[in-house]
Amino acid sequence: MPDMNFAPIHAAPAGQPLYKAVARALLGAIESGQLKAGDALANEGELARDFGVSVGTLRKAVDELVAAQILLRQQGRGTFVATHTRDRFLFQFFQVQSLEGAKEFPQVETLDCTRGKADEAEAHKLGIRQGEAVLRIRNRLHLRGAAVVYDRICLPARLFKGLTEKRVLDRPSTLYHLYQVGFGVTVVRAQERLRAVACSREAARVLGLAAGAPVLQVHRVALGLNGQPVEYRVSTVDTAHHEYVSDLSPA
Amino acid sequence: MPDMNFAPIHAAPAGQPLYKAVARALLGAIESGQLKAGDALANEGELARDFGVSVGTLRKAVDELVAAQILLRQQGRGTFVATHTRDRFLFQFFQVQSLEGAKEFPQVETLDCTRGKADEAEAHKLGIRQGEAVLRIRNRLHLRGAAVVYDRICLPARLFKGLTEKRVLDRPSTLYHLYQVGFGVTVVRAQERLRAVACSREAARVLGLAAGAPVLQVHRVALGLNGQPVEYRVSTVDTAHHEYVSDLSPA
DNA sequence: CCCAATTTGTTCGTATGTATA
DNA sequence: TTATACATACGAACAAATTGG
Repeated sequence: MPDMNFAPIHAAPAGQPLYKAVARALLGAIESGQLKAGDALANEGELARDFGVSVGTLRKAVDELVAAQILLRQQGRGTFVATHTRDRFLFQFFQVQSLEGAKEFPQVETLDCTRGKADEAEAHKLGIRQGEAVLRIRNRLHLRGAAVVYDRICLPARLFKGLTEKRVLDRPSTLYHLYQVGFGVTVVRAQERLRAVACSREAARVLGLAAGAPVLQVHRVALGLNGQPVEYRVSTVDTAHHEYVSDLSPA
Repeated sequence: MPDMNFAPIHAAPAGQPLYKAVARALLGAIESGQLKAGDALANEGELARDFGVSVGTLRKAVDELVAAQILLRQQGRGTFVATHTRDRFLFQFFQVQSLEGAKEFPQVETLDCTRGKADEAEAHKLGIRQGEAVLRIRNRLHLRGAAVVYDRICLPARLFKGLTEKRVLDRPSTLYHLYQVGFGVTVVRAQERLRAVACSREAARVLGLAAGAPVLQVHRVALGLNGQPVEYRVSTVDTAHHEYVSDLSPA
């Protein structure tokens, strides 16, 4: 654990509660890289002294980040910056299951990885200017050997300096894990918009379908810790034998 | 506010924290109808005395039910049993928006309401026996005058004794609001499974589409307070000019 | 296997701030 | 203005889980 020093928060309480200010300070340490994924935080008593708040207030701040899955607490061990493991992303961001409902991890085949300039749609979704440098990745996902999903992914190059095709192809785990450990970009949530469309010739070729067959098209904008868009992804899903699963829980 | 009496919880702490026991006691009062939607709870100090716990513990119990949208707290006013208003359901359970992203409330047209026996799929989804009595409702939803969604709804008759076609047709608000105020059935979450399919002749007729056009098919199981299925609904969505919106947030 | 140290989890009680009626 | 109710903050004590000796 890196021995960090947090400044006391006398807090300009501009209507803002103290525990929220503490939470933002912790978040800032993570965003700026002073705390990396997997790092342990100092214990609650020490953190409370550093910030100059009570243990209860410190706990309430940590509660918020735990609820957002940014921190992870384990009784008897400590508090850690969440690591985006294979399983974590499987459950949070991969919604496709077989009709029988079995959760399977997809086998990912990266087709290519190129550089380009953002078109109008990409710029709008990513909140950048049209023509800004972007990286594009195309994936084909297999479940039980069958090609089911075709992904076209677009990343703002500014956030991923030094990302090469080799690093994408050689990644040991998911893309989101690579974003986090390689570039400090942590995806915490995503907004998806779904439509049923007739399959394009390009997608039909990649998935081995007849052009015009009904397929599910998913437009995803993935958001980072600060709520900024970090990825725009268009997925085409063959739902002949699979489904997209959504849980409508209280916000 | 009904003057309720909660028994002190000496709690068989079978590993279970006190605040969870308090939360379940409150939930029980709601499920059993002692507390109805919209009712105010006694203030925190009084509730804490009734339960024989500290205010902090009582607050932590209420925190859980507030997070689940079962209770609603308002500073300076009190704590209330959540009412499923038009707006509440709009945001939690109606996911269809126009391509431009405008949130609109749909105009609902109820086509018919009949009685029958559960087929195999309905029985499985609702967790009841095949052949058990069910109610079926068919709706057509319009957005800006255009027919966009066709719903086939199936309810276990056991949970909705006394539900007549007239009550369905004359409901002042949403179906879920009718479930709650009329039958004490509160929908708190739902699980949906989505596929892109070729439009059936039946759905094509209702929505005014060409049979075979790609449409989004949504299978929803709505769950009550205790997690039991209370409704099974198959929606067919014309996504030519609309989208299904999903937010992937940390669980 | 047990013991002790460490760390988070739960519970208590109190005081003060803020929104509402 | 006053009273009420929830929101925030403090500090203390004990319980439960983990780790290492």
